[in-house]
Amino acid sequence: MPANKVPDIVVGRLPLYLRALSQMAGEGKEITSSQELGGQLGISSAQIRKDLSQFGEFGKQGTGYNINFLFDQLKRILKIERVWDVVLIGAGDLGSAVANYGGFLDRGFRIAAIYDNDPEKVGQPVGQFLIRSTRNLIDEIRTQQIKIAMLAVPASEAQQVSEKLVEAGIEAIMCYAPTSLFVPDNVRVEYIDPLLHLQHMTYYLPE
Amino acid sequence: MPANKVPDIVVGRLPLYLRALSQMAGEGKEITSSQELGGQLGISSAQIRKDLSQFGEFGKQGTGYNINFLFDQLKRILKIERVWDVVLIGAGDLGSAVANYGGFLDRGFRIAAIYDNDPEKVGQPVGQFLIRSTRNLIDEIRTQQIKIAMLAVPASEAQQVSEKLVEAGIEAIMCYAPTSLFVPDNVRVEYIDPLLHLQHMTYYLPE
DNA sequence: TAGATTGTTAATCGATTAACAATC
DNA sequence: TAGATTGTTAATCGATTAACAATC
Repeated sequence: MPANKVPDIVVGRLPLYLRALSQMAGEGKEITSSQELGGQLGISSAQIRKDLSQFGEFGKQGTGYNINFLFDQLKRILKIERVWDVVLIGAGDLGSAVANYGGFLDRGFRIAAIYDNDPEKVGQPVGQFLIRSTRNLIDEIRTQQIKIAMLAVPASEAQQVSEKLVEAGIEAIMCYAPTSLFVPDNVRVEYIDPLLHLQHMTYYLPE
Repeated sequence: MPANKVPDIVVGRLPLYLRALSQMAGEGKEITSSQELGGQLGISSAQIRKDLSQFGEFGKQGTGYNINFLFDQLKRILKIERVWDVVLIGAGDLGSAVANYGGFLDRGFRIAAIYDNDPEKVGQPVGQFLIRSTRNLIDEIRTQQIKIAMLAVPASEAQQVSEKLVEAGIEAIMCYAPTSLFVPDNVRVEYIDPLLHLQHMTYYLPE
């Protein structure tokens, strides 16, 4: 269905649409329009229609979009009708918070295991998990055919850990460490660094 | 110095440059080039030179950039030569992890207080803080003239809390809640939602 | 000096928006 | 039907890149 090659920036907006649709569905709404959806997200209605048109025709002229239908379609397009297993590397404060966060399953992801290289932590419980040693990480990930990892280790260790992950067959990495990773072309990395956002905003503050 | 109006997308890359420069400085390097910096970040050298040229001339032909000098200049441009006080709202798992994270001070931010509306939590310690009641939140923030807030409350409460923050004089909000906020034009919001990134990546995974 | 790299201009590329025929 | 909203095309806008004179 991806007509030819959909711009990455468009793909990146689909989860946002999904989130807004989910919120609307939760409020019991059944129909929405590109205008309403755009208003919700601060995006023009034209852009939403154009984005969606990359993947097919999901609306009805004069009416708009059926929320549940569009929701299901976007889930299919993003490949999250199914639930993906994810491994979490790093059981520090951040890793523990991530492990305890309950919101993943709802949105298509299940934490399958949490790893740490600190012998004192290995075997300890975090949320519903027991922290595993990184010793057998490669084998274990490969055996379970897990493709997604979340990296919550110090910046200084991130690169080396990412290389292990790639060796284990991981193809998508959510990197919480404030550093850039070098990985092969077939592996995608997304970064989360709140400091980057804070520093971006201070530019606009007075004084 | 911002010649006229610098594109927001350019401003957004400056913290990335800052981070890479900081890493280089940590390795004892003194000089870098747009090419090296770009290689580090996966950005073209032309773009880096163009971005920097929006703010002045920081390099030397034939030589490149003095790392410490450029670092200081970028901090000045982003207004983080000084340390900004930040309030943190929400003392759940995520809020606590944020409160315990030590990396803020290094990069220009100090958590001044942490708030929660749960009476059971108020008064309890988190990291080096005692959780404060949201009852006097508006007055306290206004008195201290704090301009930046991090929002780690459930999505369902985020909008209403953000309205209080705006009333308190907050002008920049880092929103961890998976929802869009409606705030006045003079208030900036940046969002962090790891699920959005995960859902973006699954699009590219096979199967 | 010769080699290297900046800052900047012009060209290219891509993304957003405006507008409207189609149609529910 | 009349009103509304889609899907899509063409126009606009903005961002990235290529190229090179200036110069350290």
